[in-house]
Amino acid sequence: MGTNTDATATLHEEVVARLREMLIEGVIPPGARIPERDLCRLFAISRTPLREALKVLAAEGHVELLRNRGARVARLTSRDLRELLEVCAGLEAIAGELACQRVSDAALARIEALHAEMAAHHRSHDLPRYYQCNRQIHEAIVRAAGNAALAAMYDAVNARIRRARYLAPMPPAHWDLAMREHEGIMNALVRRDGAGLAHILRRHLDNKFKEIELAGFAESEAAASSPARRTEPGQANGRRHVAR
Amino acid sequence: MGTNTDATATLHEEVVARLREMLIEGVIPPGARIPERDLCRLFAISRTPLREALKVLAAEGHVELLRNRGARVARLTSRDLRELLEVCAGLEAIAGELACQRVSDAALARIEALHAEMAAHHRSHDLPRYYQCNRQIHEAIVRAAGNAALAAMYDAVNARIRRARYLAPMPPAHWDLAMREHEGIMNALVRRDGAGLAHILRRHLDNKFKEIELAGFAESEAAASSPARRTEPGQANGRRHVAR
DNA sequence: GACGTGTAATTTGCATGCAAAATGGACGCG
DNA sequence: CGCGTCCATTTTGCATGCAAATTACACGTC
Repeated sequence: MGTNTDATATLHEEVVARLREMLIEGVIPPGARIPERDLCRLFAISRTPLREALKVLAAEGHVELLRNRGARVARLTSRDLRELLEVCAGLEAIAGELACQRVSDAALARIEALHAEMAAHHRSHDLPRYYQCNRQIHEAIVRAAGNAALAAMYDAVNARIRRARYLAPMPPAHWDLAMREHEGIMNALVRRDGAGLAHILRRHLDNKFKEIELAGFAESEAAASSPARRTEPGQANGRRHVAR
Repeated sequence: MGTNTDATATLHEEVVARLREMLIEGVIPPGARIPERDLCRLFAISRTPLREALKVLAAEGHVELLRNRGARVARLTSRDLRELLEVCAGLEAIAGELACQRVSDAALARIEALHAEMAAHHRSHDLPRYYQCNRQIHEAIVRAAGNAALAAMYDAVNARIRRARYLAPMPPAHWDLAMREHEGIMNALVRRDGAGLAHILRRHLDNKFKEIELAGFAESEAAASSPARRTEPGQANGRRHVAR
């Protein structure tokens, strides 16, 4: 995302990368307050580069900055998830359209191979590996569009919804449907049917949202942000702050 | 973009807003180096909040940060323009699709009014006012999609291409075509033809790119970033740095 | 004059210090 | 017991200072 090609990063860049990974992976629970002091200790740096890193992560939507009240890990509400999946659908749709014009034979062959592998994981009911191939396919299509800005935005959006999208359990019926949709995706791509591919991708993601919604994914507590607290779902412990 | 509702901003927020506006409007020439010192004087603040602001603007793509070498105003290359217009097309397409499902009667009426006004400006060959309506229409469609994340990303992408998109001269033939496309856009929206609207919007922006390209818009100097310098196109003077 | 070299001045990256705002209780009142 | 107030503590926002990296430039060589 930066414009630097160098390998050795500055402190704030390092922290942006590491903290972003932690936030994406959910190491720090969504909604948790993250006092600068704690993060300074965690990364062993002073507040100056840390604050710079937080500003960047806030711009990316990973944390929320509350004036004079510090940062907290952004929560993915049901509404956020819908909105981001809709954005994702728009990006994948245009990517598919462009990919049909620009995909190289090598890239197409790789996508076909990934698709075959994914189908195998579907048949053997290996959801984690299925998701891994699935994600690689979607990302490969976006890369095949030959548009760096599009790819960067796609990655940024997906980072926010990654766990919801690629960790959610899928009932067999949905899984079968998703697999059939992917057959259609491959078909359209091979036939270079941009409009068709865009259409399928949009519907594919629409179904994905409905499925996650039905599975009851939600990082948000009660609508009000009052201190009334419940146990954090999907969280090993109820800590509110990063370990110090 | 921030999560704060308050009116009084902190220094770095204030600077982000003001500097962003300057960058979008091209007050500081693209490609210009912007030493922190100068900006500190300009805004009468210390380097700490200024640097935080620069990090945010870099994340938004308005400036480039060069490790140990400060910031410079991002330049919009022809490739950047193509990529961002393609992203924009994807976002507008999905927005159109969603808007067809969700647009309120009031919002639709406003868009129709804007369209009528724009058509009048087209007839009277008033390009600035035409562009003003044009932009409001596109933004209104995006707003009508009922998706805040989509709207925010749309605004961010458009900020980077605003001058190219809404200041470029248009030969009559292109202008007439654009106007006809807008008739189609209105038509599809009124008929709630999401797929059709998405299709027209994508083609509309594709044509827009071709048109700007033909007009020879480019903020980039010679491909190499060597110190060989020419006069900065579209710039009142050849300054390399912000006024001090 | 073109071009490399060494050094001074500038600029960046980061740590630290201080004032203002927010937080957390202790206390008093209804 | 619930609830508002006041004050000590913590936390944030910003300015400043210092070391490292970069830049500018004078000088010497070809």
